[in-house]
Amino acid sequence: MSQDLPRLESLIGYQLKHLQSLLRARMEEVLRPLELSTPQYACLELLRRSPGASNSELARGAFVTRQAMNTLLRGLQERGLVTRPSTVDTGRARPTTLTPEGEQLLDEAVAAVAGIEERLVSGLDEDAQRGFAEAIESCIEALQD
Amino acid sequence: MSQDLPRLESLIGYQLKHLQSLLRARMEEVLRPLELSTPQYACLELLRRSPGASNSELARGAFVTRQAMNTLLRGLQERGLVTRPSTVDTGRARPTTLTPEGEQLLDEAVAAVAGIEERLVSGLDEDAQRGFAEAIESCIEALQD
DNA sequence: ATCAATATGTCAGGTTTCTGACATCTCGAA
DNA sequence: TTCGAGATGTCAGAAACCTGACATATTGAT
Repeated sequence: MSQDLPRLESLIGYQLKHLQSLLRARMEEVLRPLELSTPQYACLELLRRSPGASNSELARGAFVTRQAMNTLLRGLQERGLVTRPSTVDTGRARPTTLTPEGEQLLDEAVAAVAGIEERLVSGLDEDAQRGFAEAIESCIEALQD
Repeated sequence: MSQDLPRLESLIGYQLKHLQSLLRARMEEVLRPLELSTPQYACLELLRRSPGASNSELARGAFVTRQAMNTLLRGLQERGLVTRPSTVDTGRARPTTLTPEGEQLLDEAVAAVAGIEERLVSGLDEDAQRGFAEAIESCIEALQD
């Protein structure tokens, strides 16, 4: 029997979860005054980069289900932050777009969140940051499919 | 106006979320046959390393609220995987312990999950793995408090 | 010794997200 | 052309998790 258990803090998966938990908490702190949740913020960011994205595309980009993104989008729509045509000429996908209000709120959110990502990597020099990003990329690749 | 948006894939926070999402999915795949969720698995792992841990301690270790851990523990208790004394001599904390059945199931879970963590870092050599772990540690430190 | 601050367990209610299911639409192969 | 596979939007129900609240117990400062 191998009774030598590695310390929990040395397990990559555990530390990854720890870091994600902290990052989420910090983001929610600064987004709360704007009445935005982390997934909502992610959705707005996705929309600025991909105007006219469909519900399913946004769901994939935010790593949630279509159903979750659907309810999330309704909330943003009721607040006038995004718009979706009620009917569409072809297909089922309804392209979503940021409204001016949505863009403005996103700008505020970006400003609020900027400091966090900066703080996140504040202990790493430029080389280490690049190595970190490459390592994450490699892990994503390895777990795909 | 700075209209130069960095690619989403180059944002550390976004990639971190992506990786966490993939890791979670892979773990749930292999834990489903054992009828264990990822938080339940984490709870069992914590208990093996810290026998007699309280509900609150387990909650902190699994990065969920006390309330969530409480209901989670009840499920494990009903399945006979952990035990908690109904009364305790001092304090309110009820120390939780793995039952033999719990230990056995945990062994199976560890075996099932082992391959995933291995696969996760399969694209990194030993130096890169160490650097990766150190980078995560640094980021955790930077976001604390 | 006392009392405020802190930690713990737990109940209640609400929000978010998920799984399952179904109808609709596009597209490519037979 | 036709039809089956895949993608999309959406509804309904369930599961997981969170916030708020309260009682209880420990601890440390006064």
